Amino acid sequence: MELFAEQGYEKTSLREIAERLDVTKAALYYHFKTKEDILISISDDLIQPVDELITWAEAQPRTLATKQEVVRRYSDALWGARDFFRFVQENQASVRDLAIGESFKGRMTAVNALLHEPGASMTSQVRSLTALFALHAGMFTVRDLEGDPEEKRAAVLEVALDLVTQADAGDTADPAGTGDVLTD
Amino acid sequence: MELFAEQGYEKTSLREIAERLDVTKAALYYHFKTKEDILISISDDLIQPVDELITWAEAQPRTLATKQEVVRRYSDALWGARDFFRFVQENQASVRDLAIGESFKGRMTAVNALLHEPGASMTSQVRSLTALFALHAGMFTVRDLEGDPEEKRAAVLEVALDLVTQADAGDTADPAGTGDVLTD
Amino acid sequence: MELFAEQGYEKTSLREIAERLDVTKAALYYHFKTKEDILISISDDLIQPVDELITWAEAQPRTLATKQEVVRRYSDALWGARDFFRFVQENQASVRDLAIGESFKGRMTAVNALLHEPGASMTSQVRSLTALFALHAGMFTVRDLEGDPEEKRAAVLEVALDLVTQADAGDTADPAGTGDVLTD
Amino acid sequence: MELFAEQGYEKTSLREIAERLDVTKAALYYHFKTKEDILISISDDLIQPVDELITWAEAQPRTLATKQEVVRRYSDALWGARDFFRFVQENQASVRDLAIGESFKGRMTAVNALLHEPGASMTSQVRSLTALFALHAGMFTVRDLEGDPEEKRAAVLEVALDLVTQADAGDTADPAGTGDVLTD
DNA sequence: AATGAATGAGGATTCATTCAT
DNA sequence: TATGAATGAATCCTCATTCAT
Repeated sequence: MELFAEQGYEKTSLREIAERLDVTKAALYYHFKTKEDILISISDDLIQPVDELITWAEAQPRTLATKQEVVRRYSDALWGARDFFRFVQENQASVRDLAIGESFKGRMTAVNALLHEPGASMTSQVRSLTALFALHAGMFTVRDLEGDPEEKRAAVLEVALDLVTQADAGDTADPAGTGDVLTD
Repeated sequence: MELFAEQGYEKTSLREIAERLDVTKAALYYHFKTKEDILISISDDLIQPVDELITWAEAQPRTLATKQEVVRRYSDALWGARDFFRFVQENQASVRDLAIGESFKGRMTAVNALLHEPGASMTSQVRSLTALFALHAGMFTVRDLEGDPEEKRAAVLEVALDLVTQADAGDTADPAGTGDVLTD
Repeated sequence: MELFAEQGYEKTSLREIAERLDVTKAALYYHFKTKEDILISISDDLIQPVDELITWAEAQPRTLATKQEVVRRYSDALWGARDFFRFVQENQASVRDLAIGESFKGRMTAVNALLHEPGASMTSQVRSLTALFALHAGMFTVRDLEGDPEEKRAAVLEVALDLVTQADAGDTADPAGTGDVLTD
Repeated sequence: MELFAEQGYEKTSLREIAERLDVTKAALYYHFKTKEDILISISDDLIQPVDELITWAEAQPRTLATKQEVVRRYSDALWGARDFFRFVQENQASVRDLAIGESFKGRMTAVNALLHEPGASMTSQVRSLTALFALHAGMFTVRDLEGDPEEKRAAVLEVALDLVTQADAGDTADPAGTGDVLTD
């Protein structure tokens, strides 16, 4: 996963992976059927915390507090598997034709569904989706901002929490969807 | 650019490009020094509206109204060169080692700088950066949401505008940066 | 074709072909799309005499003399493209999944059709088919028999001619098909 | 043998064999020294009827009736080990470098020797050899002819019997070998 | 008797790039 | 301005075989 995250999927060859693990290419092929299979095998492990989060959240009442906790836990899950999520974000073009593409998109959709009511306004939906993107992008791109990493993580989390809070306010106060929560 | 956007940089070969343009590979090499050079040449054209936006904005007073207009114009610029920006977003791993990587990051930084004061709080910086990401991601990933495309674009724009508005409020009202604009 | 005939299709690698022709593997791939394509390209040339034979024969009256002439000419065609026909005979398992498999079978069927009437008895059909096999097998397997090559070729041709003659006698004299021409 | 016959020797891998037998590759290597050894082991069993036929025939008087019986029994032996003989016929190129190549050719030569006198004319030799080829080829290629399988087998056998009968007539009546038995 | 793990050698194929014409 | 031909280097992947356990 380090290699995939550093170099991208296409630019990481089985030769490199084998060398890094100090095994032969053929040994890799004994354990994994294809290059893609290596990726699948890694991501199955790494994506598990997200699955657990989804399972947990579905058993909770769909309150604002729950939504905020989902965001916090998602942030932790992302951080715990940084390399993997960075890889997916930076290799969307490759991932699109890979099995993990679908599986990943499915999780994103599921988590997003946890953050707003089914009939929420378009604006609310976009807001909660943006909260997720903020976490994703924040995790990697914020590197380019100056400042203490921990402080940056905290700021990203805060912005994401604001977004779901506003989405929730929009859902409950204004289901029709003009969505202007700020003027409330 | 269509091919690069559809298939990704690595997976698009010069053979394919040549076939699509109905010229020979060697003819491509008469006009462009390398594969990367083809991409540079295309992106030089497509990124120009963003440069014009930056030039324009730097001559404006740095007011909230200006920031909001920057967001609106950036949204238009993105939409006008959809394929290109989608390409950059989905091929970050490849783009990172390419010349356009730096040039693109530079523009992002410049546009982001237009959206908040130099000494803004970390939260404000993240908020305006998130506004930009919302526009980027919104452009492509929102495809998976149900609903009318125009309505979706409008919602994305609204969320982005909210974010810069909140960032601006944070900058001016609370330069120290607890950043909690909602409770104000 | 020499390599394919000597070693078989699977056991002949593109490396070997390239070395024999003193070009690089990549140069081969400039001229031929796949390994199979190399074979197709060769066989297209070599099978032509058989096509000409079929065209010629279809314009002739379907007499015994014509059939005998078909056998003679087919023998010549086989001899002229020895390597190719030997290759097909000795690599049936490989050729079966290749494009030339079908094309070859088609020619065999067409030539066989020239040697007996449409409604001929099963025995007559088998006899003319055996004439063809005699020519094929005779060409290569008879190598193991002692004796002068020219004399062997002549003997094979004689046996093949006998077989079509008998098949013809069976067709005309005994269409019902007990087929015992010898006791007539 | 099913796999070898269906796919050819080169295209059948030990992995496939192991999977078909539901054992591991390593287990195969416990019982057989090499891939070729697997084939040898199978063919040793399957070729035995031919050896018995040869043994039997060598104890018989070398009459026409014996020769005809050899053909009949050979036809049965072929039919009983269809897969094997089809394999050998369709994989001559591979079999040539394998131990069974020589062993198989030896049997063919031996059976052929049973069908004509040592000093027979070239034409007679070719005729009896063709009888054998007719049986071989007939067994598989005749599939492409329309008609009842049993009827086809009978027709092939009839043609083969004719050929040895004619060969025998040539041997005894015309040892010098102009070979034109039909005009007799 | 059996196997999980491993490997060296080699397979076909694709690629970005070059260059003489 | 253009191209046909070529190439070195690399790709993913498969194979028959080995061996410690």
